[in-house]
Amino acid sequence: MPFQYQFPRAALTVDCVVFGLDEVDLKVLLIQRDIPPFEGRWALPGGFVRLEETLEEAAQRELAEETGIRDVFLEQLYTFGDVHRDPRERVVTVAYYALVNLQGHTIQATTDARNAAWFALDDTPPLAFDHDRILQTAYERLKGKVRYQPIGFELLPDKFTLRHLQHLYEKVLDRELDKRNFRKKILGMGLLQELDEVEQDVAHRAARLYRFDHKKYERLTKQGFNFEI
Amino acid sequence: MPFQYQFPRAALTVDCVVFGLDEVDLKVLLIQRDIPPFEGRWALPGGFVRLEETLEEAAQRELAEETGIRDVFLEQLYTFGDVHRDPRERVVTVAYYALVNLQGHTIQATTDARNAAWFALDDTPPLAFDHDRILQTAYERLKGKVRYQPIGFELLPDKFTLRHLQHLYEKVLDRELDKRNFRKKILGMGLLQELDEVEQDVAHRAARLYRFDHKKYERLTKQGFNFEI
DNA sequence: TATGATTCGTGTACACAGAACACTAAGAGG
DNA sequence: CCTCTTAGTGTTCTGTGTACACGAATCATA
Repeated sequence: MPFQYQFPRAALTVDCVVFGLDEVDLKVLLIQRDIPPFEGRWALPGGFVRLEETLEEAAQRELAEETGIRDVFLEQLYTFGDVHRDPRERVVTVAYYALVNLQGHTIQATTDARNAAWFALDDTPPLAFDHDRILQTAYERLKGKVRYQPIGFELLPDKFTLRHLQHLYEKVLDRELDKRNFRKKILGMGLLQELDEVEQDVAHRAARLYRFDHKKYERLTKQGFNFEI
Repeated sequence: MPFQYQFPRAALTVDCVVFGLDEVDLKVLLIQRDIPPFEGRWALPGGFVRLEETLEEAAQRELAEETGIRDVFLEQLYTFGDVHRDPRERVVTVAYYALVNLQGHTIQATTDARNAAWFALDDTPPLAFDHDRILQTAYERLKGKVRYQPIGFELLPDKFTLRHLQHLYEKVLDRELDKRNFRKKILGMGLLQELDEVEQDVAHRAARLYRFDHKKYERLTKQGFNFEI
């Protein structure tokens, strides 16, 4: 036990709520714990913060170690510090949420995790610790933030159709949107590059592909532009 | 050195950005440090988290100990965990922001603080640690949040005039608002109780006093009502 | 008590954005 | 060539944000 301190210290962890989108559902990435406490239960990927890494680095590292997912869009969510949230001892966790394109990442369970899998948001098992609450908080944040920041594009591949984009917003906001109004609004912002390509392998008329213009968004934002859906 | 752990642990602190409003400015409460590091420099009130208290309890306790302010509106802001943000060792801090009515609280420096004082937001001295950044983050959060949550009322006394309220929003949002439009909007929400009282000791026609109806706000919020200015 | 200074409290007109709504065109597949 | 599915497109209406000015009330002072 080589590390000694004058006062007792809480342990510090990070946990990640990773959202992904497929053709059907908004999903969240969970791992099945391989060690106590809550052995066998599903939980958010996460783990202890090391002294030589920032909180975000810790989150990215744990995500890579436990699920194989790397270099994702990650944003701090909230810090959960209830006294008894971990049955072993005082553990404070800094929660992050991540958005990934489901096609672009293959997951693989590794360290400390028996298994890793995507779950539809409305079909998650009971989670370990206070992770249900963390997940709930993350979903609310996503819902709120997607409307005034173009973070949703992280959930899509680089090239996408307007139908995909609308589908994304419908899943995240959990309500239907009008096609014409949606297209008018999103195209009116001028942040989508219209490509000379259409989607492939569909059994009907193919839709045009678009790409989100990150650079233009950066430029406009500095000039006070406000993204809003 | 009685507290030993298998792995090294970061120290965990809380810091508070306390906003207050007077007739002229939006202000922030700072303390002057009485101990190294940054001895003599101004800083945000805050301190170490104890194992038996939640993060918010720690924030309220430190605030009371260092400035004498108690039982305020407090909300978590962000957790700052850069590796070298404290020159001594790794310290992760959970920052909170608080809103208080300047008339309602008298401040007094106590533990660890040589002095405590209010500073106009655009006239703060250079702060210790990364507290300038924390303050900046808190102000941006306040600006964003005040528009869609009625938290601003925490900055006012229980009874206030519409001019006070408008003045608050102008200071926080840092722009002028139209009097008639502001009144129309805020009264239209039906969240203000019109009192049978007017302000006292003014050298002109006295304005009517109002009170924010917290209960009605709670009720309406549950029914999906959205506050927005 | 008359006058001046200050703030209170109020309504309308215009521009713009959000919401509702349906049909033709294109392409795939048989 | 016929059918099926989705792509792509405009207009109208309604409500909300915004700009804007003046008479009434009250207090201080001469």
